[in-house]
Amino acid sequence: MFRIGEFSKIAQVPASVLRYYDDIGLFTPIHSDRDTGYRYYSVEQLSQLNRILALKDLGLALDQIKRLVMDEVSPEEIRGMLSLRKAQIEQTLQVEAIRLRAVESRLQQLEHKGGFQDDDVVLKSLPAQPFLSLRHRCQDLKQTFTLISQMNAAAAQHLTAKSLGRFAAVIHGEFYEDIDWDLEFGFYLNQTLDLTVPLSDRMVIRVRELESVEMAVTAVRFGGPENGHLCYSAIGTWAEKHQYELIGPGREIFIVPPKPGHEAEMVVEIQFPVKTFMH
Amino acid sequence: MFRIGEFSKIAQVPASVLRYYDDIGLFTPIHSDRDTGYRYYSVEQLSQLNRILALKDLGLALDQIKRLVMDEVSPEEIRGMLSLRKAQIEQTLQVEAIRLRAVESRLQQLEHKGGFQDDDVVLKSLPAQPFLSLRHRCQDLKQTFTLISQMNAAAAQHLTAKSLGRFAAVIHGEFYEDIDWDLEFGFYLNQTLDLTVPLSDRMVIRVRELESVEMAVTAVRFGGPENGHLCYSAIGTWAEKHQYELIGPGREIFIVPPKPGHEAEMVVEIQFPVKTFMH
DNA sequence: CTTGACCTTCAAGTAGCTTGAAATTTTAGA
DNA sequence: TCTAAAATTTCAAGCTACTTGAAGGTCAAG
Repeated sequence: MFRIGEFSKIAQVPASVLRYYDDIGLFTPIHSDRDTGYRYYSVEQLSQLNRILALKDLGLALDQIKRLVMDEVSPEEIRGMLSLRKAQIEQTLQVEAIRLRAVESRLQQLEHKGGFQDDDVVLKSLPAQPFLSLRHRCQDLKQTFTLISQMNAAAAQHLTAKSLGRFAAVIHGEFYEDIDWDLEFGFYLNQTLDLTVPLSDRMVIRVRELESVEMAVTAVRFGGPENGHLCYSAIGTWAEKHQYELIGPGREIFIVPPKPGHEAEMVVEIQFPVKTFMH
Repeated sequence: MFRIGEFSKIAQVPASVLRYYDDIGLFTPIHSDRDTGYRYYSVEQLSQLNRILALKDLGLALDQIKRLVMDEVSPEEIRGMLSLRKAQIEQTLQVEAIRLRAVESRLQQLEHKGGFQDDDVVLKSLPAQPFLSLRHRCQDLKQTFTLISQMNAAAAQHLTAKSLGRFAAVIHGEFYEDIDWDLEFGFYLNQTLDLTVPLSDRMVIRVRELESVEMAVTAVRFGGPENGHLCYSAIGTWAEKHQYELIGPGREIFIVPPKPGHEAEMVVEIQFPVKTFMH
């Protein structure tokens, strides 16, 4: 029989941890003196503790370990736990590998230019969204802004402000095209609803579900699309440096929508779906 | 200007997080209403927040980020932070990779045998230790036990019980030798001290520093060395399965030392230095 | 019997949030 | 203008796996 100090030295586990394990009922001493409260451990308990430590090494949580060593747990359940844990570890490995690349690229950037750059480019995931939209080929900027005004008017007529979310655009064409864009404009909706609004004889606004995106590179642009090339190139550069591959179509979310005559004050978040680049 | 709810939607950050960042002074709204306490954020703050999120993505702690974005931090210091972070990530990657192998091997074990095994084998690191010891070739068990008794007597004479730690042996020969072991017996010491104790004309006990070991596979054996083969083979099997390479010499720590006539009740922790196997 | 090592319990702190309660403010609709 | 709903506020507690410290009791050696 050992007192806690000696047992902790043998097992290489701090006494405070042994006390904690006792508190949570994971590993209790073989004997506790009623009067003094002193804990006494036996050598046989070493292997019990070792079993616990081995499971902890796998990264299992203490309450899981408790179930494993205290209760009778079926092999299927154990396999379930371990498979889950395996998936988690693989996930962690991926995330950390990406993180490492990011840190390395920052360090390199620091070597070359001595300061921070491209901090405004951020990776996000985008949920699926009901989207009240119209797809149309636009020839020039003015026509585009007119269309946006029309849609605003039509939406205000047919829907309460309540259900209307943010205004957004999906850029279906390749983004290096300079004119004749294939654009889809519309409003994010707060609820799904079935609705079609005719705008003209050939253009109809309808609801569809905008797909969710697992990973998207995003950046914020201040001002109209004429400032946009900077922003797009920032995204492209970032993606290349961090080894992501752009897999369009990109989106623009209007955070401050353009008002006629004040288009320069608009603010847009540009979002570009990506996947990790496999070489 | 946005209220917290809308800003949180734009930035894809929960409002609770924005409040928390405000609390800790990492990211405060551009304006807080004196009367109502309402927080108001501007679009320009989006990029400030994005900068913070980018740094968080690198895995930096919030107080580090705070320093980076609030204070003027020199590029050298930034480099220091990032290098440190890089090392940490690399460490994590290693640990998680090992963990993954361990979980996989458990799963495999489960497939083959349907239950848990070898839980009593544990990986530890061993600190350096002052060691009062004698190295000697032992021909058989009886001679060995006699030597141990002699050393106990000699130690009791020359040292207080206070400074004497656990009794231990280092196995210098290859561990598959069946006889004529090259053994080093001695006591762990609680302080370093300079001391030599003559035991006979050719045998002298002296203090030396027992090296620290980064990783050692350990197991507990109950009973004398005649039970030992089981234990050693458990360690060997474990190491092979988990892809570690044994890099002797092994050690035996006497947790319950052998008493003359009761050698079967002894308890020993076997420790074997290892390194990760490079194929 | 004293001294110092060892042990006890209890409380608080760690990081980065989340959840919930109770109170207030704003907004939409009638 | 009034009311109900939605949004926001602050404050407190909870999460994991411990660590640290205070105040006080226990044990062994000299």
